[in-house]
Formats: sequence, structure tokens, C-alpha cells
Amino acid sequence: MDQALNDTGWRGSQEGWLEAAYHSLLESGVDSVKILPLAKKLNLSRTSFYWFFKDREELLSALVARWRDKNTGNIIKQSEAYAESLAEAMLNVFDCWLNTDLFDAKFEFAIRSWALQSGALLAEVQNADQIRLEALKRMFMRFGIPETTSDVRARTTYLVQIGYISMQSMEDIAVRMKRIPEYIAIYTGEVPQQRELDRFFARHGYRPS
Amino acid sequence: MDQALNDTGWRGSQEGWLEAAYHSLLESGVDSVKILPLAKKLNLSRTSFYWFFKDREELLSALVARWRDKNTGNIIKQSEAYAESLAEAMLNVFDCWLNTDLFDAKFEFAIRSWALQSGALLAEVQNADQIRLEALKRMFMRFGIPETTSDVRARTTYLVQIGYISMQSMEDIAVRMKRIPEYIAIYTGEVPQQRELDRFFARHGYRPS
DNA sequence: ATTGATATATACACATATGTACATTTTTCT
DNA sequence: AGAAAAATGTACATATGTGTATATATCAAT
Repeated sequence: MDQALNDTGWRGSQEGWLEAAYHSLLESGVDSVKILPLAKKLNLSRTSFYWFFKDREELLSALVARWRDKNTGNIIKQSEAYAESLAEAMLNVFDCWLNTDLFDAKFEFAIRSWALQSGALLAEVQNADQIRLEALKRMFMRFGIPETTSDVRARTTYLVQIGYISMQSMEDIAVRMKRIPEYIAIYTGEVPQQRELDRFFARHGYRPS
Repeated sequence: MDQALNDTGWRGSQEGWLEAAYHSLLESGVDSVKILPLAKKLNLSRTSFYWFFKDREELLSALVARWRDKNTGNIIKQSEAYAESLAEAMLNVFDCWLNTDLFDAKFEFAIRSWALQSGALLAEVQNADQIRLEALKRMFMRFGIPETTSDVRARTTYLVQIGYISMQSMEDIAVRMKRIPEYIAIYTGEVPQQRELDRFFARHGYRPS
């Protein structure tokens, strides 16, 4: 069986197995991340796997590391980005929900589902939740919102997104964009300026009709 | 090995296997719902299972049916309950989030995680989401909120809860109760009356300090 | 007590998964 | 081209799961 080679001159690689594991995790959950099925997809012998990873556990750990690196950093970064108004600050955070490079929603959901059967992972996820919620709360407080209100608004902002991910819906970008101004109004209590919205739409390549 | 008998005079029953499956699903996800481990927990021979269920598939279907019966009815009921104000109506819905008999959050999350690996179940979950969202939207409109706003507020109400479930957090009831007035204010745009809150606290057996 | 329905257990056949030992192939470097 | 390294493949031992055939036990009703 012929097979495309990667840049090392070999068919398999740590990255290759990890990438296959990642896709399997996103599509069907942790329990689908099994060496034999991955080997079939990669057209490699099952045992080749052990050249790159000690065992299945090591592969799963690598997946968690990947999630940690990608998803928790960017929410904090966006919540701290420069903004002239609370509405604009919120739009910066919204970048995460619309840009897969900033926040991988499918990955997030798969990890949370996995946490159902792993105490260690659940602890990590809850830690990430706390860090993210605190960053959002600080953002509200930066604009003079009182502490309790900031806390609940941070939760609302964050939980709506986690809930949306959990719905696994596949809505059109236009449908989602139409709701943005209303969301901003609910979360921040202030109506976004048209130029703020325009800037937001523009950077996501969306043209309101 | 001695073993408690149920009211039929036998050790096993369809209900017994289903109950064990339910607990396994909630604690560790679908892939943990396997006949052999369940048999061990029940102290029964693995093959006894086949007296009550055709195969594993039939057991899983029974679990889905259980979820359908329990969780989707009550949100609609609560959203349609009598209320003098929007805030009071929202508190009726909040009953679901605090009363396991009305809405089983752990069950809900386990089902959603399962939907990751089953197209048929995903369709069912998304159908449930739509039905529930529409009921909430109707509630807002009943109180004169415009359609688009009602839609986004219904989403906020519902998604925050789904997100909260997905966080799998185990907060004290008092901690959650303290946030209620703020949530009501955000979702409805109106501050709840003290007597409305008191009535809500009372029916959940909570005494604010 | 005997019978029939209900429930449980044993034995078998099969499928899928993990991981180790060891041989073989492929690539890279000299 | 030859040697070393990197990667792949074959064979084996083991574990866990499903489902069927069949024997055995238990309960309820006559």
C-alpha cells in the first residue's frame, strides 16, 4: 500500500499519531482514541505506535497538553486587550467564540466530556474555568462594575459560550452575528456603538446585508 | 453470595439493570455502560442480563427514553406556570435548576457527551434544545418583550444553565442562591421583588442569613 | 409435591483491544 | 557501499468485552 511520506522521510511520526488521535477525540470522544483504529486510519502497523509513545496513556496526556496550551491562554489575552468601552472589550472576548485559532470549541467540549470519566482531568477543567472566569470578572471591574455584578456577568458571558458549545449546533455565521448586538447589550448593560460593531464584523470577514 | 431480593422475589430485574446503567452513565459516560461491569456491581451473572434485554443496544435505548421523559417536559411546564411579573416567571423556570426532580443536570450532561459519538442521539438533543428554547422565548414574549430580544434572552437563560451543567461544579446551595437576584436582573432586565425572592427561597428550603 | 414460568449460571465461540519480543525494512550518515 | 539509526511489521501472550446454547435453580400456582 502506497502512502504519502512526511518531511522526515517516514510515514509515521509523533505528530501524525497525535493529530489522528485529536480528530478521533473530537468526533467520537476519548474512548474512540484507540491505537488499533488509529493505525488503520494511518495505514500503519498498530505496533509502530510504540516507537513514538510509551503507551496509550502517554498519547492521552499529549492530547490534554494540547488543549491546555491552546484554549486557556487566549481568553485571558482577549479579556485584557485594549478597549475604550465595556462593549468594545466584550467584542474582543467574542473574537474567541468566532475564531477557531483563538478558541477550539469542539476540542473544549470533547475534553469536558472526557472529564466525566477522569477525576484528574475534571480538576484541570475546573481550574481552567476558574482562571477564565476571574479574567472576565476583572474586565468588568476595570470598567467600574461592582464586584458581585461583575462576577455574575462574567459567569453569564462564559457560561453562555460553554452552553453553546455543549449544544454542538452548527449555525451559519450570519445567524450568529445577528445576535451579537443583543448579547452585548445583555452582558454589559450598554448598547454597542455602530463603529465598534463594524470593526468587529470586519475583522471576522462578515458583511451585514 | 447473599443478596437482597427485590419485590418480585428475584435478585435481578429490568429496572435493576437500568438503574445500574443509569448510575454508570452519569459517573463515567456511555462507554462505561457495559454488561460485564454492571453484572459485577449487581452480583449477578453477566448472561442474566439477556433475560431482561435483547442486547446492549436495547439497554442504551432505555436510557435515552428515560432522559426524554424526565428532562424535556418540566422546563416547558415551568415556563408556562402562572406569574404576575417576568421576574416571577423566571423564578419558576429557576426551580428546574435547583430541583433534581424537575431537571436532572448530571443526566443531561451525560447524554450530551454521549451525543458526541452518536448522530441519532445528537439529533434528539438538538430537537430538545429547540423545543426548550422556544418555550422560554414564548415566556418572554408573554410579558411584552420584542421577538429578537426574547430570542436572545431565552438563549442566555438556557445556555447559562447548560454551561453550568457542563462545568460539573458542585457549589453550595447558598453560593448559588446569592447569585439568583443578579441573574434575574440580567435575564429579565427587571429587579425581582423581595417577596418574590422570599417565596422562591422558601420553596427550596433556603433561609438567607 | 409437581409443574411451568421466570431467573440465574456455565461453557463456548468470537471480536477487539493492549503491550512485548524480535525480525525486517527503510533512511541517513559516513 | 556499508553501518547505524529510525521506523515498521510479525508473532505471541493477555485482557475485556459481546452474544448464544444449554443446563440448573427458584418461585408461584395448582
